[in-house]
Amino acid sequence: MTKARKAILEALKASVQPVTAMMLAKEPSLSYDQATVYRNLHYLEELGMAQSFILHCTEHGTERYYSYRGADCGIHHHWFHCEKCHRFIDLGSCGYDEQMHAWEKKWDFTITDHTFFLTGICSACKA
Amino acid sequence: MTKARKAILEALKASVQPVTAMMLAKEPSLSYDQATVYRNLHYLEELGMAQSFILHCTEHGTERYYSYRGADCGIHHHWFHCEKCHRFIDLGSCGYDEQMHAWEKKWDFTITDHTFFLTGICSACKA
DNA sequence: GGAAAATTTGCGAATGACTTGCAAATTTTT
DNA sequence: AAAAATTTGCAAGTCATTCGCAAATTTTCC
Ligand SMILES: [Mn+2]
Ligand SMILES: [Mn+2]
Ligand SMILES: [Zn+2]
Ligand SMILES: [Zn+2]
Repeated sequence: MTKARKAILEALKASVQPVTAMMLAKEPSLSYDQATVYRNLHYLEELGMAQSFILHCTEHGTERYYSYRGADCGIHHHWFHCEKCHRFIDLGSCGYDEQMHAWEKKWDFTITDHTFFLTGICSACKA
Repeated sequence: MTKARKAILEALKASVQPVTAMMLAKEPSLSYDQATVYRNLHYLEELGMAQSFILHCTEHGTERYYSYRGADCGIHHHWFHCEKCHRFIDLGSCGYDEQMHAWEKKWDFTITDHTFFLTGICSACKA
């Protein structure tokens, strides 16, 4: 595992919030080329150490957000995103296995992935 | 309501599957400028006559898909997308109001939107 | 350990969906 | 039907992400 790879993985692990490739690329403590960041995030996701989703927000446009998933290819999470302060709230581990199995049975398709997230205004920003 | 607007709305209504702005712009029977298509899709969504979601597929990249939502601002739907034949399967109207209300209560945030879709291989493509 | 092979990196240029400025055309208002 | 308001087409711009390629790093093999 290369130095860049390890550093990017550590940054992901350290972050409480999902982060974009750009955020990592601009992080002064990392300072790897954006192409390197993008390539390594792909790699880490393929490996199962990271998960991502694409989110569009008026202020920041359309970007892919990454979060850590552990060496044990840990739990798949879902998030709420505040459109005012742009923070994410972890909704906890995914609880849709049952529903998705039911759909697979009903339609006879095979689900390889699912995307779910919420957007709105967080408690702090309402006040 | 302008001619372009009406034509784009009709095209949306006529389509069984969610469509991208590009698909509509390239449709020979429409032949409106892409900027016009994009602008009108925004308009229709704001009006509540259309709904959209961003989906990434390896073959076609990242694009926003639109579907019709009725004059009565009809029901919000969710979809399964086949990564082989690129067809969508309508999973029916959204059944997450209850769960989302529970989350709103738990976290004290206000949900303004939610995104949910599945990707995988459809029945026909498995065979 | 050290040379050769395989992989990764940085840089700069390209891609592609989507947006925007502006003048002309259409639609709405009066 | 003229004036005011909105929308359209075109061309150029934006921005996240990707790609080609030569140099640098990491891994493999002896
Ligand atoms: Mn945001
Ligand atoms: Mn597809
Ligand atoms: Zn907030
Ligand atoms: Zn299929």
